[in-house]
Amino acid sequence: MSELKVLNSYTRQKEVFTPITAGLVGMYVCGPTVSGESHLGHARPFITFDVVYRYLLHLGYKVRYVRNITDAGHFEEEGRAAEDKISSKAVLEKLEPMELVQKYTNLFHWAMHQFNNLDPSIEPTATGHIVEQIEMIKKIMEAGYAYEANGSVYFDVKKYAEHYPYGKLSGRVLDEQLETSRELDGQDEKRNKQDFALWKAAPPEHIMRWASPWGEGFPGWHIECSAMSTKYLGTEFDIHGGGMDLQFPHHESEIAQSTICNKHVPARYWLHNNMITVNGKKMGKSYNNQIKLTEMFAGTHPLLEQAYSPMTIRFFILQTHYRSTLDFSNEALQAAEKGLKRLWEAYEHLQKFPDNGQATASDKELDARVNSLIRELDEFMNDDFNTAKVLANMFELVPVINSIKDKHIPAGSLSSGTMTLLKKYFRDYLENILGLKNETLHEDGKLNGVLDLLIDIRKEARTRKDYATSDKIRNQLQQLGILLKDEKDGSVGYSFQ
RNA sequence: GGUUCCGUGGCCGAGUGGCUAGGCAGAGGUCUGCAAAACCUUUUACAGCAGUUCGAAUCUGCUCGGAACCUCCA
Repeated sequence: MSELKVLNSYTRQKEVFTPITAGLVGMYVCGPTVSGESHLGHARPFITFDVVYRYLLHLGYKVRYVRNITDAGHFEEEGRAAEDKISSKAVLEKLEPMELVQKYTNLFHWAMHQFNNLDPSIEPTATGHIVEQIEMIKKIMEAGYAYEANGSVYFDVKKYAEHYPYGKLSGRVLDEQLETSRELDGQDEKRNKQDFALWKAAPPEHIMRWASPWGEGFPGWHIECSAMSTKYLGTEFDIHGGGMDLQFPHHESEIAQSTICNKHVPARYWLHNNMITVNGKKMGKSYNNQIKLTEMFAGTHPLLEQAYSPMTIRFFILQTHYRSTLDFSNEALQAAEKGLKRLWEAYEHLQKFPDNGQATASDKELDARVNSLIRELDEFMNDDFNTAKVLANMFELVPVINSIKDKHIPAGSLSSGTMTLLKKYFRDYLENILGLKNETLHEDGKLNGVLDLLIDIRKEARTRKDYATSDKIRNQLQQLGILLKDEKDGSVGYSFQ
């Protein structure tokens, strides 16, 4: 089997993945800012890196997957008064930041579970690591790469760039052009425009604040990831993931901070997923085109023609390579929904096939083709997690599975060994690696009993050629979302829509 | 303006020098009491121009169009 190769944003090259410690992988992925509801665009990195996580586990690595919750910074909720000093109920009426953070954290977790994402090993919060962040800032100041101004602390990017390759990750150079373009409005505490905040002094009305050596304030955005990744994964770890839009300035700043504190670029492999777009434009606040996940699941957004289930969205995302942009459209989502259904039904049929007991395949050519399609799955995953190609191969196997099911080709066409391998790979890939699952509920024994009865009555009607009755049963069930399927062997199957 | 990336058939989307991607949709057929599903067959491609090469969607240059980042951003 080939080795896992990943496209490392830091070197812009596809590299063989070799963990720092054999058998162990440390992976840090930038998590959500829980000041609002997640939208479709947010789903992409968490599904992408869930598959990375699952694949590493599948390869036998012990993985520590750390994904933070950003719950510090500016927080406010629309439609809610910040503070009412007059009201006697002031304590209850006023915005309690942790309440807000809890609400959106819960909602985020709910969405992640809907997507069947595995929980990270550690999910640290920024507010739970203020001490670590302050310590790190102190170290950077001691090293002479940060300065204080009016209770805020800034990282000295210009000085850093003189000694280290600032901009390597994001591919930008801190040249004179930037220098000259800086505009110093009198208020600016920064020495240079490109300096970024490590600590911000809290204005009186700011509700989130912590004591620090520089006065009351709150941490800068970038320092939390550096502090938490260092604490849980060490000064140098294997994989750092996140959206491409975080490459600059967020990840570039993380590199600068960790380089000063820990003498290391924090991670060896930097993986970035691309954006989800709407009509070619990135889904995000600035374009006012974001569709919340709750709206996706419920179909309640003007852009949506229908609701899309979590698995449809997951499949939709996995049908393209994670480094390509993915354009949202109803047509594409509907295509994904149908495609997933077809693939999943074939998978369910496959798992029910009995062992055919054929030591050798009766159709050697087909047997060889099936084997080759199966073995390519590992090659594709090893090639920078090419889930699009994995799914394409699986779709090529669908007609083979369905033909065996419908007895268009004999079960013995494939050898027993190939059949076993096919079952194993479909289960491994669909459920364990791609993380798909059955969304329809048919666990209700009573309902199944009723359906069996209806199917029985319909069967009798059909024998009598009483098609009015048989069609009535089928049509009315269909209206309820239950689809009857007359199989070739005379049996009747059903599926829930 | 700077940096980087992209432009594939009706839609979505793989593919980076020669070999059918795949899904959805369309057409024809098989099966079926009819239907659905399934199976078989099948139409429409590589933004434009020039170059390199025996050969380019794939490499080079130019043109046109679009995007991301440079400010919070998944």
